[in-house]
Amino acid sequence: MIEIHLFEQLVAFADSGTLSAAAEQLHISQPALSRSMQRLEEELGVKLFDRQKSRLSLNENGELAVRYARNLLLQESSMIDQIREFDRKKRTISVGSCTPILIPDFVSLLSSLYEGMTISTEVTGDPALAQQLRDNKYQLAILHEEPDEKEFFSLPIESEHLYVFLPPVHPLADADGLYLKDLDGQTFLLYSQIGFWDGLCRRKMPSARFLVQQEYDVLGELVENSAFPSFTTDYIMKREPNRTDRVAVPILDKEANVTYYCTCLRSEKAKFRPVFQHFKGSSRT
Amino acid sequence: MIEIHLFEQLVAFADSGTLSAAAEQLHISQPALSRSMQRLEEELGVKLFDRQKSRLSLNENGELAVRYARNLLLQESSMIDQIREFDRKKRTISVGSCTPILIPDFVSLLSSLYEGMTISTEVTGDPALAQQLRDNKYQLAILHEEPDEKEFFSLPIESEHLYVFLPPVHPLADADGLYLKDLDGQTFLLYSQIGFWDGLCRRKMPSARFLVQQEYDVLGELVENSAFPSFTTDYIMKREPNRTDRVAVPILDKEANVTYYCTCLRSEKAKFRPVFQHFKGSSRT
DNA sequence: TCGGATTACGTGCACCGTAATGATC
DNA sequence: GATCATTACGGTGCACGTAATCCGA
Repeated sequence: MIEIHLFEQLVAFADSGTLSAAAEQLHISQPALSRSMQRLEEELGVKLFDRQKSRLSLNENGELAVRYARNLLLQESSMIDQIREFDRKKRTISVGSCTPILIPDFVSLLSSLYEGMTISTEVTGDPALAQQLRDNKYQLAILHEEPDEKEFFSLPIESEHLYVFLPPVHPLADADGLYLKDLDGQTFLLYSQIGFWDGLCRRKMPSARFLVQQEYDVLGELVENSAFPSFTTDYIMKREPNRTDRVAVPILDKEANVTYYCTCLRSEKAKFRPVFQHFKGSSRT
Repeated sequence: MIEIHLFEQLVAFADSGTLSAAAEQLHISQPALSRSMQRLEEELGVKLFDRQKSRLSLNENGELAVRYARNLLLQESSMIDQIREFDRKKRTISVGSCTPILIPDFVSLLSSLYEGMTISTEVTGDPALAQQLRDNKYQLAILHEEPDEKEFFSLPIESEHLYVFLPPVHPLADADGLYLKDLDGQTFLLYSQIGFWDGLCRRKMPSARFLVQQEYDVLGELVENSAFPSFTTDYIMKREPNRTDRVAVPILDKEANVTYYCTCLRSEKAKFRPVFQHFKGSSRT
């Protein structure tokens, strides 16, 4: 058994070229390093260096040992990282969502149900979101379609309907309803983190232009102070009373009227029973 | 950076089940091990154990860490072995030979030419012997055929002719020469370590039976005191005067009259120049 | 009461740093 | 003289062992 710090010092020497430089890099004295390398040779029972009195250099054995040592050090640090990561994962619930809209409520729900756990969330437009449950990237997902594979368990938790948000002067502002294709070619203000909606808009309106805004508040100001059409939903309107004079016209495409499902691996259903219980209780309303 | 002896102790604990047993196995005191495991947890920043006052056991993190640790320990010890092996190989010349007969002389030649080096030899019937030069299993080979690949360098060093060694009463004892196929079906005494000869006999005499003897001296006694035919060669007869009344009948198959080649990788020709020089000098005789 | 884990405490020595020496350019 | 490695030497921190304590079967 040879302690790993000897190999670390060997690698430092290989990187630096001289004992003194390596010692400095390692924050130890030169004699200490010199003795360490002697000890390493002794414990291996193999000469690792050519000693030319005032110049120390690796011989063939040493070169080989350095290659192995680099590998071993990598191995160890990756091992440590993985153990820590494994532990961390047990203390966090990662949620992947196709929409940003439910995140705040969902996080506060999880926080209250799983005290002490860290909740980490990501919004993604990736249609393979369900697969990432299987890969353990997420433990919970919010999807806009119910996955049909038997390994998943899911429950509808909310629905949302898309509206185009038009200035009153807009030619289409007094329509009762519109299809996205009717809006193709126009220029829209859009929030950047909108998950699957982004793909939907670009697919249905291939000729439209989108002014994408990272900051939600800035987007609000732009909506207030410009004539570009934008989007909103019933869910948003319920929470944020409309401060503008814009008109919300419902979008009629069926893909724009979605039900969200809370999904997990069936094997983890028990762990998340409280979550599903919550939505079962509230879904009657 | 976590020292490897902590992982070693962790594995010992996993193997033993209790700290006291593990401490005994490791030849340290129980308190020392207890503190080591606390230190390991601290350095990892991860709890590895369930502590039930009087019983310590691995938790999920601990189980994972043990799996990784076993791997790391294996890695390290294999690394150390390989470095030592690499060093040893530089101090030894390994010779693979298709025949045992030249080994003693060849070894003493190498010993005198390469003072301080260890000479290791193996006799094999493997027809891929030349390939094992390429794989660095051997640095020198004695072959009964000259390899045609350009990467090898070889020099003829000796020739040998096979004789069947018959009791005078044997029906074929007064033949001037015999082919192996004429002997098929009979039962022979055979030495076990005869390299390529073994394959030759079995190929040419598929119906013959062979009484294989591990000990060379025992074989000699059996030859003296039994009527089973055996084999000898001119090379052997030159060195060991025949102490029996057996008759040596030459074998006429061309494969049974061989020239031996000393072979090495062309890239190592320089290293073995003294060897080839020796045989060039002596081949005129 | 015994076996096992942890805590307390004193100690030794392994390893460190400083200083000196040797060697090479 | 400057740089670099090794040897000498004295000091100290850290990990060890012994002993004590706590806890559970």
